[in-house]
Amino acid sequence: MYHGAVTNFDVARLFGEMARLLEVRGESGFRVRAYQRAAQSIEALAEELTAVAARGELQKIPGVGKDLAARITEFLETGAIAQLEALRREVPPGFLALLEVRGLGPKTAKLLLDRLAVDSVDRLEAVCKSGEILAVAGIREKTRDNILKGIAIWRAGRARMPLAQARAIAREVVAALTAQARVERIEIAGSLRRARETVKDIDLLATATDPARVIEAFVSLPSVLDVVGAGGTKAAVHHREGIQIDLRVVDPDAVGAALQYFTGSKDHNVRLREMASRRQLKISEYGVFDETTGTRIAGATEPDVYAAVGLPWIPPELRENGGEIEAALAGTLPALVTADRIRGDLHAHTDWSDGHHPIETLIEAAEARGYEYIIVSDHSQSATVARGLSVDRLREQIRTLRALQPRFKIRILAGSECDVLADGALDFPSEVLRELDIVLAAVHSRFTQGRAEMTARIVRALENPCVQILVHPTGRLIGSREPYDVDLEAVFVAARAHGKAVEINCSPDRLDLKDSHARRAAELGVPIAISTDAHYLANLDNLELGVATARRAWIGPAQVLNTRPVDELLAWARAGRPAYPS
DNA sequence: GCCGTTTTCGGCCCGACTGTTTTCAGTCG
Repeated sequence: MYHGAVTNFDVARLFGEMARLLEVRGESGFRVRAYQRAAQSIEALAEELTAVAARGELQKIPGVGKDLAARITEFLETGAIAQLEALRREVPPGFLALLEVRGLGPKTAKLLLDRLAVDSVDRLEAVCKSGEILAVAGIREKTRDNILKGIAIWRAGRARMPLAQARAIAREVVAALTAQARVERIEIAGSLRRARETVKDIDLLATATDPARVIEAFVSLPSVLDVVGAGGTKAAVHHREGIQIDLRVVDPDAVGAALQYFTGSKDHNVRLREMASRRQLKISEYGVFDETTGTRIAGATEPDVYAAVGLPWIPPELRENGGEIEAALAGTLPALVTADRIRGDLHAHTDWSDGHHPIETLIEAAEARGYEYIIVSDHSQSATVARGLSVDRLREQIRTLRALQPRFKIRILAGSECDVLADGALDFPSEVLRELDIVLAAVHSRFTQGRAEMTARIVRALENPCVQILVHPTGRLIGSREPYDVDLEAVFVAARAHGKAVEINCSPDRLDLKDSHARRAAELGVPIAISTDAHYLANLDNLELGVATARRAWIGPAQVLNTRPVDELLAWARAGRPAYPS
């Protein structure tokens, strides 16, 4: 049987596979798109499919109609989809991996399967190298070389790049292009602008009087490994850090339309085009046009493009076809949190445990950022690898913090990132925890507990009156560790019931909670702490990643714990905690 | 396969680049 926590992901993946199989089979592209669209909308779903199914509301999911709802039900009940099993039998196992090779699409892959029995990437490479592939109609040397390149990239790494790394690369390239070419304006678009947690490639958009010169400068950058393609207005390259970068140069009159177009998401844009079409308008990357007269009515700015179809401007982080179009139509788009609303960091380490700076250095850095408060939250005694503090060391640290306070304007709060033990008990006794201003609860051990056990463990920690914030609630490490198996819905419900907050941890490899989970928590009324978990001073800059995640989760400033002034924060913390019995 | 301010049938987003072609299909975003 399947874990509830991964069911949405499983169904999305299986629908995606069905889409590819149908495409190889030569089915209607619209049918293929229907599966893809449903897959994406299920993956973005904040709630678990089992819960939606229990309410009989599967068909309320965008892109899910009668047939796909039946497939989901079938999967939930039996753990399999018969139609998918049948489709799989039509092609050799491993064949679908061919479609992951850039430059090779479903048509050619099927052709190669039929003609040369190409059923794997290895076999594909073999027929390319032997030259057999040249016997297939429509494939000459260039196509073969292109496929070989695609295979090399496929092998080099299929993983998507984390947001933080891609963002850094994009900013570097933008700076280099600005310095070297006469670029009027250059913008980051694509999934990077939408702040997805990982990205497949980097999309850049520039305006310039001499596009050819910008393209030339771009493909000549020292960080460029090789050029995928280059024309008069667009080029694509492989960056040495292992990601593709696409650049488009557009006319200044059309930069708004182009930015809108290349920011995506694809599904968001499809919705927009459909709306335009109903108004006898046509949207392309060149502008908004009257379908009958061909007159151009918008394009210079993004807000103009949205206005042309009767919508207010929609923040990029929301453009996932996750309800933002409906909200925009209804005038209920949320005012999203911004980094400048954050008044303090709620999670940071010092060299008392596994941080790398003395307390004073951390405090000075936080004060220099203009924060109103900073929590020092080192590890607790069980976290031996992180040199967790003993009860005595913790008390010594609290005394140290109190003694330091008069020297600083920033409010110094004493905290602890306290381990949640295997049974849900906390790693320090309550009488010690009560001496702290804020207590963070964290799971750092026994990740392999079963779903019921892990859920009960975390819920018990949330029931503890000494705890205020559950940090990195799923324990995942992007690209290296799966989240532990936990019923997050039950965790959020418990957090709300007991007046606790949950964290969006800003560490680039965590981003935990992730966007869809944070959206659900906030929807349930659970306050969200956006905190860096800084171990180095530079980590304080990771705040923007957490803010971006919160924005993707539709979160406004009022839902964020650390937009509150310090007195309000402390009053909230004390409210859930009964006074220490005498 | 989905979906509805013209619709329960007949639509479904749009364009650039590449390689292979004498006019276009495949792939990608």
